[in-house]
Amino acid sequence: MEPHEPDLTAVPVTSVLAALADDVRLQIVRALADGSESPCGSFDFGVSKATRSHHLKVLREAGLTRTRAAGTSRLVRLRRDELDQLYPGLLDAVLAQRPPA
Amino acid sequence: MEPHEPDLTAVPVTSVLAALADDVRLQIVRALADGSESPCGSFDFGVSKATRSHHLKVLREAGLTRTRAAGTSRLVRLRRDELDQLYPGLLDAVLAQRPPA
DNA sequence: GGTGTTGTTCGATGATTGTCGAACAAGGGT
DNA sequence: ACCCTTGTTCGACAATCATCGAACAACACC
Repeated sequence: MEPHEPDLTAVPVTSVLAALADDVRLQIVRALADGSESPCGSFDFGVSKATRSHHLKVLREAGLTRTRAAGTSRLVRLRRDELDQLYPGLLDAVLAQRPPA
Repeated sequence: MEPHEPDLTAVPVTSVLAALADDVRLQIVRALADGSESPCGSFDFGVSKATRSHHLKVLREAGLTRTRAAGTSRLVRLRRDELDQLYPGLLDAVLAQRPPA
């Protein structure tokens, strides 16, 4: 099954923003902000794996992440280059705000 | 009635993003991007005035706009300085993307 | 082949949200 | 005082969404 990763320019801005406007998804994006490639299972933020899978799908279909299969795992990474090119400053601005200590 | 304009630092990032993640609200923000101060009624984007009032409330409570009374009108303006300081690049990134011609 | 691990998909459910018309409130003008 | 303009608030309604457990699929390993 093709992972359905859209061309970022074809995704409406509102969809990108909506994808980022969720606490769980924002934590996932933060975890990927260093450019690392992580398996889905590594994003354990207190939700079930069904919910996690749902959030990863939202991020992927909003053009924020790419996913590739690796054995039984799927490795997720942030499409930072494309995002920074199309929306310069957006990711930095969003990621800069750390959760209150 | 106090217009309930929160301290921007007290608003969660997700709320700011959620406020921007709507087409009507994004059009309002675009209309205010030049720093102008406009009455609520000037934002005629094909929704009823009840809906428009609702969207303006969402923007205000997300810390994106300020409102002041002026006669029977209410003038709305973007809190651009504060936004640019707390989320540098965010507004620019979002506003740069013009709807595809 | 069987078992375990890793994710996805499928309803279902409760909460949130965008939308509207109608009613209401506050001002300005005549 | 009356009316008109401008906005807000109040239900109500439909749609979307975040969440879950259970079932399913793909792969690795013994």
